[in-house]
Amino acid sequence: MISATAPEAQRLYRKLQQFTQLSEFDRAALDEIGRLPLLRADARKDLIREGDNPTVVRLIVSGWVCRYKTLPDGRRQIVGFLVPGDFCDLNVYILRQMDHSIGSITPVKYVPIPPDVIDHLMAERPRIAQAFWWQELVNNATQREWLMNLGQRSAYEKIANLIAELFVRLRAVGLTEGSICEFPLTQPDIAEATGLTAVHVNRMLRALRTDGLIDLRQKRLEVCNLRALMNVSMFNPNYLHFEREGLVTDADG
Amino acid sequence: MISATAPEAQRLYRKLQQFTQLSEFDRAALDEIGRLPLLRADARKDLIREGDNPTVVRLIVSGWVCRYKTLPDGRRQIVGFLVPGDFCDLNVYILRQMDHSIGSITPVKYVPIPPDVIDHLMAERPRIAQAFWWQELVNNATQREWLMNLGQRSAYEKIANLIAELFVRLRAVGLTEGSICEFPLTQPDIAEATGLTAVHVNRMLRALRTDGLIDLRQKRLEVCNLRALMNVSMFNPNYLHFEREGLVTDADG
DNA sequence: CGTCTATTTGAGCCCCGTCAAAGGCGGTGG
DNA sequence: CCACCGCCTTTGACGGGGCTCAAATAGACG
Repeated sequence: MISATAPEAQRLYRKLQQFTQLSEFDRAALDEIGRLPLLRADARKDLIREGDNPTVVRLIVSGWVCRYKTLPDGRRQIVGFLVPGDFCDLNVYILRQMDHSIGSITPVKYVPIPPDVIDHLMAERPRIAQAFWWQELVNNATQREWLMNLGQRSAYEKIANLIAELFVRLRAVGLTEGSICEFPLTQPDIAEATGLTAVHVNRMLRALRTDGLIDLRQKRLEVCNLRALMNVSMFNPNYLHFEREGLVTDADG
Repeated sequence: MISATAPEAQRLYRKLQQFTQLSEFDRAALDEIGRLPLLRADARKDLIREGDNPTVVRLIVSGWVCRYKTLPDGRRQIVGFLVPGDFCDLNVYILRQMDHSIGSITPVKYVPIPPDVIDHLMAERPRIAQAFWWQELVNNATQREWLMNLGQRSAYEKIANLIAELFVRLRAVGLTEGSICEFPLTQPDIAEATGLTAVHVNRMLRALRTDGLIDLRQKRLEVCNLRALMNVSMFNPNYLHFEREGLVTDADG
């Protein structure tokens, strides 16, 4: 039970709790995952590559990971970030091969979960099944919001919106302290996620800083004015579907 | 059985067959959906709006539909197109409210399917359940490819890629004749899907025409050179996961 | 036949990309 | 402990792809 009581292992429980009320039985069932062996990966390594055949579901326990796609000429697009408590491709073993890659940003710890464990959980614990579905659908909704970000917002708004989203998501899993959190993305990372160049990302970050919205340096983010950050980027957290407790709309957690 | 033998009602069966081998029992089970009453909607109407509470799964039988999101200042982003055989939000009733809207492009016919019918099908017919999952995951993968499109490709490539995707998807459900298909999107529609302006879409379509790749007018698309269209836009159909029959890579169906 | 929207084209400009270079910072090996 | 190296950060100058504004034409629809 050591791992189950560690803050890292509670992350998943806390995250699923945001959507649905889980029983003690559900919690005990989830602890099974906490007892599975942890794996580690260095920073800037691929966990799985486009074309590979996925065999396990990965639960991120610590560290940051991204999904990305590449074009034949080398252009890269980051299509999503995964933070502790997120699953890599909850049900991707239905498809035979990956259409994108998953790479680490920082060193990561993760639990590789055999498909039958997921199947068993989903069959036996309907509320957990529902919560897993919720994760998948939120992931989906997040991608739609990113499409809006890339298609309609200005560079300044794109970056503000990305930072607002990540801050709110981190806060939801207990990885913020007041207005501060670790933020390991480099400017080239932000560029690949927003479809901008690293040079322009740098200029926009400076603008966000001088506008008093954020302070980002040395992998440490301070959101000086979350309300304003959400306003300028027209960040509407409805797509994260934190519907049970309203953690998000109380903007100064 | 009239509706089940109509070409429209066979679309779903044909589409699911692309992924998995369905039995006669599966087919009979799917026919239940074909016997449900059809609904119609005019062109340019919303089927459901952001904030609404979804109560049914809709199967598009004929016509084109899009998902879109709007910003408070009125900017719109189309985040996906649905063609006959596609489901609107197969499992969206897990979430309490829509984070995006769904609107018709053309007049549409669709089957509103009560959640319990879906649940029953997925519980009783595992291959159908798997095929439904596949739909959802392909939808997901398509959104990732769109992110790549918006973030990394030039305007010319964006439009070429969108057209290539739609042509291949239409061909997969039998809605092309040789290199020709109906294509009801207006230039403003394409603009909202690619994050460009309608004016610039017009210029790029002209370029695609003079380059001999496509001929698009009067809602009728001819793909004069599919191979070249796929090449210039770096279209890789792997994300559509037509893995059973290889319908796509045989480029001249 | 009138109205509304879509299509098409031109002129000019601006946001963001490109190219370039300097400085900072962490990691690594001698 | 320091020197070196690679990557990240930062800034400037300049150029271009796509946007804005504008207007004319063509279809679609009632």
